[in-house]
Amino acid sequence: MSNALATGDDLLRLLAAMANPHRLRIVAALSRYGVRHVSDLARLVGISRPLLYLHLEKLEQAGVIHSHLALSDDGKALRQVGILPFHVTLSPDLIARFADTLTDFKEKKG
Amino acid sequence: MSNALATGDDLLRLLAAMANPHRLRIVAALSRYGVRHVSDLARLVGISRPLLYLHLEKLEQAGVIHSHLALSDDGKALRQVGILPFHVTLSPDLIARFADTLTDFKEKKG
DNA sequence: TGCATATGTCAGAAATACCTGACATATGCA
DNA sequence: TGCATATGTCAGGTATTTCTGACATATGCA
Repeated sequence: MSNALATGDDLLRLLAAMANPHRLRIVAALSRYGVRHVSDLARLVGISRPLLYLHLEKLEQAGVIHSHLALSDDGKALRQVGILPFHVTLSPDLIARFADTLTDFKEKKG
Repeated sequence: MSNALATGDDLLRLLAAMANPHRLRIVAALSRYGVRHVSDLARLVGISRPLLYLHLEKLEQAGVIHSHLALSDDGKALRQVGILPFHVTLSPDLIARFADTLTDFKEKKG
């Protein structure tokens, strides 16, 4: 593994964040083209903004991306989003090591 | 990566198979204790058999486990299930390389 | 002022995923 | 024969996730 995965819940959150075609495309796009603002990214990936927001939220909670507001040259507020590099070697062994610290119990929000 | 992941859909299927606490525990249990038959595994992981079947189906479709019927010493039919070792290094780069071969389009069953 | 661009949030619908309880069948053993 | 163990499948319900359309607000520019 690598990226500060402390508990089984962290691993699960990462896996769940990745288990969706739109989110894989979002990560792929950011990986290839670097930082992009929300509307730009929505066009790049081909989905609506509201939907993109939903997916960005999950990616952010999993620690896969990061975002912040910034002013563009022409004075518009842009939410810039970029990747937070990660590197996890998925294997039965890794999973065995993290399974014990799996909380479960349906408690979502934080 | 490693395990014969050919397309983005394969990657997505693997990630989706892992994105569930029960399934992580199933993989962990099989990784630790080796081959187990269904009823045994259900007790080990602490879930009902019908539910276990559902999860095993997803794991099998993702190529993470394998199973077959075998006779026990006392003549009972047992479905033995075991892990098919895998080893995938998840990273933005890997995802960028697989994102193009993502089918999506809601077509499930095979 | 009117149009284009951007952010951010909702309610409610549609689609999936997840789970339980019940049922049917088969073997070994007391 | 009756009990325990095992496999395998279903209908039906609940819970989550995913997605759309509408709204409100702000800036720059013609």
